[in-house]
Amino acid sequence: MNIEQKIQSAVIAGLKALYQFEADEKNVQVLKTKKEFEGHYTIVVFPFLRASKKSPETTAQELGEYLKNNEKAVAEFNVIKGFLNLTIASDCWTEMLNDINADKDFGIKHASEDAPTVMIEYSSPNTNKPLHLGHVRNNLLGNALANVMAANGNKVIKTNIVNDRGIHICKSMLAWQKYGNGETPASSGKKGDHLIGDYYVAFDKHYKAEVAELMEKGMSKEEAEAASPLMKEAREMLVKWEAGDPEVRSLWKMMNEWVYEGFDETYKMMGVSFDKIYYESDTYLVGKEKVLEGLEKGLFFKKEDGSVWADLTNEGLDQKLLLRADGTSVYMTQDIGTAKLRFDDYPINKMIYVVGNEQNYHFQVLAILLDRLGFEWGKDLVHFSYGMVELPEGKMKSREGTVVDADDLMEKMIATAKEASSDRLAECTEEEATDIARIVGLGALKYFILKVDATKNMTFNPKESIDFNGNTGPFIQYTYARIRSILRKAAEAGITVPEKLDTGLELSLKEEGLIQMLSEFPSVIAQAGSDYNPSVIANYVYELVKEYNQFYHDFSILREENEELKKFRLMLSQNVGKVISTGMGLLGIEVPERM
RNA sequence: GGUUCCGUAGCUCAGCUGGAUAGAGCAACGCCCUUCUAAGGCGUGGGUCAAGCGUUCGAAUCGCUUCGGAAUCACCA
Repeated sequence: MNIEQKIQSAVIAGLKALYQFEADEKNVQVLKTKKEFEGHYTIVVFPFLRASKKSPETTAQELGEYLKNNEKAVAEFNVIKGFLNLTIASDCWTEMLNDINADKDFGIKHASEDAPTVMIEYSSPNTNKPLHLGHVRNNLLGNALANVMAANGNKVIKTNIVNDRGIHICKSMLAWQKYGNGETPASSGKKGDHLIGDYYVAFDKHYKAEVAELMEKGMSKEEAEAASPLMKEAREMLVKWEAGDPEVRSLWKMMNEWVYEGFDETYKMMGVSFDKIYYESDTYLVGKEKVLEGLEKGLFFKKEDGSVWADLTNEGLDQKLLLRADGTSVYMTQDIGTAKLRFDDYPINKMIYVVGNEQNYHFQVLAILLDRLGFEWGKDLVHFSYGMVELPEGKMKSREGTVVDADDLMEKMIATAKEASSDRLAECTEEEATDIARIVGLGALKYFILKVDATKNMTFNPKESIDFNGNTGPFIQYTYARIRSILRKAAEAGITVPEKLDTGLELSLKEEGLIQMLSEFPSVIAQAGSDYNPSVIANYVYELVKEYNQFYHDFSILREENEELKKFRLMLSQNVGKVISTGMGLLGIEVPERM
């Protein structure tokens, strides 16, 4: 039980003793006292006035006296209007620090046997082009969310659905056949996903040229697009693929393999991973079956042309196509199939889809359909929806070639970090310096993206992200490195961090404030999990670091003459370091021992 | 047009289960290097929380309306 909870129960008891008022935890709010006022925690007494039938000041005064007499954690109190400010006894803070120190995985809950199974889908790339900035936000959010859910005691399965079939990959394949001269990742030295992406662009270029040519001969744009031989060929290739043509299939397999090798590299650099990967080429047929099954059961209906639809008008939505007239599947069909395979594979209690907010409607429909089809988690699946990422220069547009490639971006971040730290890293070996630059560069990127509330569209500013001041990853990492430095120096000087402190120390307000912040860490993780928002953790860690830095500035731990105080401050630093590293770890950000 | 999301300092963002005088960073200006890593710290200026109405002892926070911005409403995925 932390101090906040202790006070809450004491207040509830006090209200009963003083006014026979049966309060519960909901209407007894324990707030942090604002900085301008004296005290640690504040109780707002307005909600109790009806029961006390007294003025706010008197009620607060009476409650304060009760708490001071009956709860030993409360050392002092003061009343301002209807606000009762409580000052916590110093010993309580020391005890709290002892508790935190004794808990190796402070803030983390481990999954029990009967913990719910949560599956998180994220990344979900197409195999015709490399990952871009939008995927970066997706991957980072998905990975962080998985960590947060696990830290809240869930069994987490990270999954990825790869969109490996369809006209888009045929375009790349066709362009490679026609213009490629047998180029491979090995022969060109390009990453597989970039190579395929280049051919996708090549297809588009030639296709546009064809259309322009046909339009010059007098066709309308639509006619020209329909008549383009290249597009026709691509469609034929897709038909062959669906029919299982061995030649097309083997080309498809080879080129997809190249892409996967490329993706793997990107994922590895980004620090994300998956427990199970699904491919749409495996799931779209299952989806078809499932839809036909639903049709037989009367859940869906067939139109005259043979296409299959779901009627969602009683949900306030429209009709939704599930199978085309020619029997081929659409996006929704595939997601139904994927859901079935997943449900067969795992005992899923909750499904979280990390997908951009342009698909809000899709997931609204999917939830209804899965529910109708009898998936237990269908109705309350979570669409973890996130907004677009833009750059200071403006929106990314694939047509104008302003798409930011994920690999390029990471490389640039690392290069910038290396440049910025070249002086300081002079003593390190080349290998160490490279590793630190990687940790700092990627930390800057990850932190900047994760600190922003996921629902919002955001602007990623590379320059600002890697600043060593402000609300940035590097600032937090730097503080951590300094804490490690203190502990190293202390060890060299033969000072050990105690396992437990004696109570009775005189603590400063800042020190008490820091312990107060530390003690809130578990509830911050819980909140991030229930809100599905890792940014809560990012902003908390920053607040903690800022608080610690201000405190740190005022004294020298190692030169402190009072031995007890020295040990206390070492322990406080160590625990701040512990929480930083846990918090950043949940976000998928590494913290360096030195930088 | 229907639906969903967003609108807080010049800029980037916190705060939103209703609580005190709305916070941080950047940028601007002024201080602090015999420094446990100055990649830091302290301070100053900067606000109609888009607007209005309502609920309430109390609203940036909840509800309604309006205005801006984004997304979506495809036999694309």
